Amino acid sequence: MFYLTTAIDYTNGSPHIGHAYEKVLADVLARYRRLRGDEVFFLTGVDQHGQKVQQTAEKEGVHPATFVKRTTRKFLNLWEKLGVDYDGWAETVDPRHKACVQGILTGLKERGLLYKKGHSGHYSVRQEQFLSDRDRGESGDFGPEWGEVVLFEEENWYFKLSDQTGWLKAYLESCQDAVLPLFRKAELLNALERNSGTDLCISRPKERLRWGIELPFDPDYVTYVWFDALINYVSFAGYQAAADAGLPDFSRLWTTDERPVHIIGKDILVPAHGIYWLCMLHAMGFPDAEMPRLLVHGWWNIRGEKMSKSLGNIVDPDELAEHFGVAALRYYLMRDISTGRDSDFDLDRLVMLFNTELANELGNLCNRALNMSQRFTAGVLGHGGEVTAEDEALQSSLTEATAAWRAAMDEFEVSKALEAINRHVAHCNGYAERMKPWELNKDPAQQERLATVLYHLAESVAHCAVLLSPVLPEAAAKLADQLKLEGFSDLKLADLKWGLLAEGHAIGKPKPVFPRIVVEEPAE
RNA sequence: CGCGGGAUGGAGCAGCCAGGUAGCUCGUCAGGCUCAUAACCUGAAGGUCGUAGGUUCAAAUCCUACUCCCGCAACCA
Repeated sequence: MFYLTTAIDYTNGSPHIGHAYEKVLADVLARYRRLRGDEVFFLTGVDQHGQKVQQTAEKEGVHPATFVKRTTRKFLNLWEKLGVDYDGWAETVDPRHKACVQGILTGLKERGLLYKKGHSGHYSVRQEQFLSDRDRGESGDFGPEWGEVVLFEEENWYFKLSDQTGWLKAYLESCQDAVLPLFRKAELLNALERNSGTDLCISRPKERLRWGIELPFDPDYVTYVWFDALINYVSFAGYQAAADAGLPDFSRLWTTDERPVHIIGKDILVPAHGIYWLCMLHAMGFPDAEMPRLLVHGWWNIRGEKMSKSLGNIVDPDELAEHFGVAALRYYLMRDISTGRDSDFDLDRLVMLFNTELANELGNLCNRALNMSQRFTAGVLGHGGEVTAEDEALQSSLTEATAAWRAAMDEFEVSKALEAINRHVAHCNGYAERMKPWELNKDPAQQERLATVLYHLAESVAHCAVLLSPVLPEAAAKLADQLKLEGFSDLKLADLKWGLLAEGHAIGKPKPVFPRIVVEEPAE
């Protein structure tokens, strides 16, 4: 079983392009693994508790539960629109999640891994948070943005993180694929070096935060983000769940032969996932061989700057899908970034990549191949005659492209995988140019050769449709439909052998699958 | 000496970990083709791979120093 998760998104606002990227990436990888024939469980969801939600709900005069229901809807709608096909949906208000969190906390408490202690410091009444020296302004004082700052003392519960960090360091150093890409692991180890002596505050008193999960052993407190949000990866996988809870069988999801993969953004590697979560799991008794792998992705920037709410440069994925189509958006998000790195979000490039690689090259290849088959051989394909060096070259181009595609997908390099498809498509377009089926058609003596050439083109498109399907499932299905490729949705990678289309196979009518995006020039 | 990333023809990137004729896409220019979504194909111009050293028969790739850009510095994917 391949168990794949994403970060759960905070339901304080609307989803932006970064949320969409992460979920589409996960969706693509999940679809790829299903295509490989693997059993897959893909979990995503939302983080609904916490102070920001409580504050925003209060501002709008609604109960937090009502508020998160509303914002959660936005995420659900977007995933449906973008074709993100998850198997499990995590909502932290779910009572089953709450039970799991409390069970884990109780267990850790019983084993002496949690303790209560007081903390005093500068506290911003307006922001409802403790301030550290980093929050001081140039002058050394806390700036006016914090409002009234008072000295304040408060008791809270702590998790003995410091007991775990020695183990974590050893684990990270010994495990090659604990964190991808590699440079992120270096960053994580450095962070660990600097902060290995402190414990983790895991609670908030109810006077400050009500909207959370109550500590099972101290009803005056709720658990703070870590022992809530992070737990979703196990709670919704059925960890310590009742048999009738309607959750998966944990022992099947969380295995050593295929460790879980958490897809996360680079901002939540340190400390949340790279330190807290791994240490939590270890404290809960998970052995090294069951530690999840962290796949850390980069950010989409706008003109080189980090996108942020204050800059007002958020790109709304819903509007983008509406305006350019889901295929163009999914393709762009997968094509124009190297997994793990940052990239600039550029609408011109979105349009360019769709128009060149999908409309002009693959879409047009399908269109011309089908059109010629319809016009020259009445829509019926035949394997034709002798196979020439050109035909062999095309077949080996396909074999190489498929192998490269697969290798790239195995390494989560979706952009490289798409590039591999494009290489074969380019080969096919060149092949068509050299074989000139439109001239073969004029010569009655060349009918067999004509059939061979047309077959090679149609068969190639069939394979490309399968390879494209994890990224663009709908468009791939359309290609398959025009080819009248039976059983397309059940095809697995192992079925990808030359001869998907049978002798005498009747193909369908061509219709552009990727209509060019026309950008109207602004009037001067 | 806080940490990490980046610097490659006009633009955007890959290559770097495991050194060996500098690659891809877009753009530009010149041809060709006509089956096709004004699509497709071929060819050309354009780079001393941020700077300065070093190691090596050989460096974009390894090492050292430096410059500039970006991000993070314990809850923004």
